[in-house]
Amino acid sequence: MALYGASTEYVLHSLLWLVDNPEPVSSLDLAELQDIPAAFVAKQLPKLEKAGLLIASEGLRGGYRLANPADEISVLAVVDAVEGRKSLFNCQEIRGRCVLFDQQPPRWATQGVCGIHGVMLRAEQAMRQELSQTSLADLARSVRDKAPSPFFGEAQSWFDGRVQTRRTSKVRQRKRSDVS
Amino acid sequence: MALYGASTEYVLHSLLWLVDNPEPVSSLDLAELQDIPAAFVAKQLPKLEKAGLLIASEGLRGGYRLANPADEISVLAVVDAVEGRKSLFNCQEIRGRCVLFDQQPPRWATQGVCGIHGVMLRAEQAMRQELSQTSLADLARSVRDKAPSPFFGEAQSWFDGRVQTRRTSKVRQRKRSDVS
DNA sequence: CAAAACGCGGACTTATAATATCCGCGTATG
DNA sequence: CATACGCGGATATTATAAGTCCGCGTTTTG
Repeated sequence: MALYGASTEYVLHSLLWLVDNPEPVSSLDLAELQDIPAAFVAKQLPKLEKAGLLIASEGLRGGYRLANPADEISVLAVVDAVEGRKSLFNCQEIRGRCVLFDQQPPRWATQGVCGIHGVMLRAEQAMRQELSQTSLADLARSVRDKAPSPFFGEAQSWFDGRVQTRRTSKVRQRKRSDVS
Repeated sequence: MALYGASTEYVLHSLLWLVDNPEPVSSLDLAELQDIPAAFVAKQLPKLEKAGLLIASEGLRGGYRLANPADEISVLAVVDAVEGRKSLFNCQEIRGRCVLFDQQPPRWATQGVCGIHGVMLRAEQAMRQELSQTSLADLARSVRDKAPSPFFGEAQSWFDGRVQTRRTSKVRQRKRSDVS
């Protein structure tokens, strides 16, 4: 239905919380703060680490932080890391199937890029060009310009209090305590 | 996997055969000529008629022809007619879900267009701009410049002979003759 | 006028991808 | 050594795309 789906949306929103935040933030914190599916987000972030956009710290108090300054991370880089460089169009080389060629399409018919594929490639290029011109810093700025000052303090407090409140969260695993 | 799928590809290739062809061509002819699924193509073309890009003639010897000169039909118009104005991205308004808002996001958080949605909209606009700049005539020209002259005659002959050869085609319906 | 060849559109099936969850492992912290 | 992480494989659940089938009305043609 759309080229870029919920994975990308979740990830982009999550990354905005990491801008200018030197402390690692866990995927669970990011998910619960934004009320998005935790297990799903946790599955997306390793892709960003492999792409070199995030740095992960393991173990207790671990989490993610940006690998580079936010103004050096383009939306295009994020999208490609999450969705895997999706193309606008998959050419199936219909031009060579014409029955007049009888299974043996001549060279003139299949050489170069298919005209239909060509216009799609140009459109894709225009799209990627636009995505490459916006950075996480740009996005974060547009959000912060709207928010009132007290909000950032509240957000910081929420992160600080996480280690305690997680204990009472709805998402709880039962190691070997589930027996009546 | 891609924003535009096989429907669009089949349709665009089919339309190229209608450029400068005043005689109506049936969907079955278009499908068999290009070796693409006939029932599927037959399902796409009515969309183009409703969009005003094609004119259909019913009954025996019926078929489709372009409603306008090929240089007035953009690839964008075709794609929108077939796929229904797909967007690059579906914003789910994640920004309003932040738990700090406690179910009641303040106005500053949800007013205007979401920054992430915004960059996607700009990219989509750039893509559509590019698709709108290419017409069916442009595509047809790039194909014809490659093909040798005799090819067009062969194609014309194939269409002319269709009414007879269809009789022996593999795709044959059995009205009430299927009894052992 | 009846058969044939069309377009039309709904119902249906299948294939594939997107979304989401679960579980066990290794690792760092305190 | 218990806890809270990241990691990754396996699995379930939808949703969408791709493809098929069938019955109806329309138009030509013999």
